[in-house]
Amino acid sequence: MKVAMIEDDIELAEILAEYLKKYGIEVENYEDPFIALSAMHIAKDYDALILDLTLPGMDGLEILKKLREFSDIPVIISSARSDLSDKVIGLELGADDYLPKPYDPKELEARLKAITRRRSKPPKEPEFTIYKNRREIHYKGKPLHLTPAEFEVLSYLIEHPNQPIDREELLYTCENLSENASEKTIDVIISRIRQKLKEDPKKPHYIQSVRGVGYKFTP
Amino acid sequence: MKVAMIEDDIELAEILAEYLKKYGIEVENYEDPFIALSAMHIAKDYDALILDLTLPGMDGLEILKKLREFSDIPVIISSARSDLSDKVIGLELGADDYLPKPYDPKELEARLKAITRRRSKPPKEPEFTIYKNRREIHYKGKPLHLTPAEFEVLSYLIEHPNQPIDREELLYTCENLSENASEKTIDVIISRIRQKLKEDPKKPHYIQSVRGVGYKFTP
DNA sequence: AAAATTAATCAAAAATTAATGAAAGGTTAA
DNA sequence: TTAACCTTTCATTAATTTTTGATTAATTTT
Repeated sequence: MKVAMIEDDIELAEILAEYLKKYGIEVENYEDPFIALSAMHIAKDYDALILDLTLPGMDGLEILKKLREFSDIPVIISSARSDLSDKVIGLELGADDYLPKPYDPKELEARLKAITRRRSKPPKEPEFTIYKNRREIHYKGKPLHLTPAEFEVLSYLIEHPNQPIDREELLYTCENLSENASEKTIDVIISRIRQKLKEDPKKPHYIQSVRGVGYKFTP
Repeated sequence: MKVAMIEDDIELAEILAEYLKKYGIEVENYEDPFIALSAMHIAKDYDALILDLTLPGMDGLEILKKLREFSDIPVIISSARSDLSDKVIGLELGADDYLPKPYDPKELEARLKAITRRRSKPPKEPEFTIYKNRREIHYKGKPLHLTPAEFEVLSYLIEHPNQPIDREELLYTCENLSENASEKTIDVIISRIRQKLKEDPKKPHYIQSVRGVGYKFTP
């Protein structure tokens, strides 16, 4: 297991790293939260992040907020402030646990294990909901801001899951696409939907391209 | 302040009730969670709910889940299990705070106050009130000076919130609009309503245009 | 490994749709 | 009837969306 840590107290960081290493947990500490953030952007193989709230110069909660814009990695907040509101806000922003300082490294280890165990479960709710009458599609509870053509294309794909739909079919089905438009049009629209879903085009999760045919939606 | 409590330890419940009473907090305990649930259905004047997780026969988290189907009353979970996952799940399901047992009644009081204070932030008053008989619509307490057609259009939109209404529908519904008038008429009327609401047409708050369809009212 | 095919994406043109001012045509009430 | 007000159309501008074309990247076939 590989874990990132944002902690400005280098001494503490080293003690923890030492300790967790014995239990097969590899810790990489970042003193500078911004460097940490960009590292999280690139290296996507951390299993969790331990975040110190009482950072100098920047609010740890801000870091968390920024992080959540692109990642849903498990986060354990650790803090000397045992302030209630921080705790609640932290959890609201998407932290997974809260650990008041000072704490026993053993405690941290237990929580790390607990969290990654929980993560491995598939706690799945319907991620996409189509509101036909509202012309809206909600993704993870939030509405996507789709243009009419995007809405129609995505709806059609979602309604035919796991089935590759060819471009021609989409051109004919979608009212907002002209039937004699080039099939490249579809590619562009798919690209934009993926952007709005924040999909990684190299390894898209929901909209797969089916070479020679078109696209398919995999829930 | 009036608070509901679901707690099977009657003695503890009574101690708490006694204590909180001194601070002007009236507590009503329900031993049976199901009776509590139906009470919450009927009496909607509780300011918060204190929920014991370690209930016999039923999981407190289930109660919370059921409760959340019809109410968003603030909930404080209290539990002897200081189990991590319960805490996280509880907060995910929409609890507002978590209080491990045993605790000082004072602590409970503080959290109750904190939560109801936080909750009281969005004091949602209906910003629009339609007086059908007077043919008036009040916005933030003040009457808008609307023409008959404007009144009908805005009323219809308000009465179908979050639903895009197409121009044709508005033409047919509104008595003061001729059915064979051009659909552009609607645009003009919307424009004037927005002006009277002092909406920023670039980013309207209440009347959104839904491209290709019409307009929708978002409260 | 090179060639050929297909896909992703950017930027920009073309097309569509919306916002709004101005004014014509109606309606209503004094 | 006139005046005041309202609805409707028209014209123009602005904004957004669809479509295309070009470029680069990825994948498959040769």
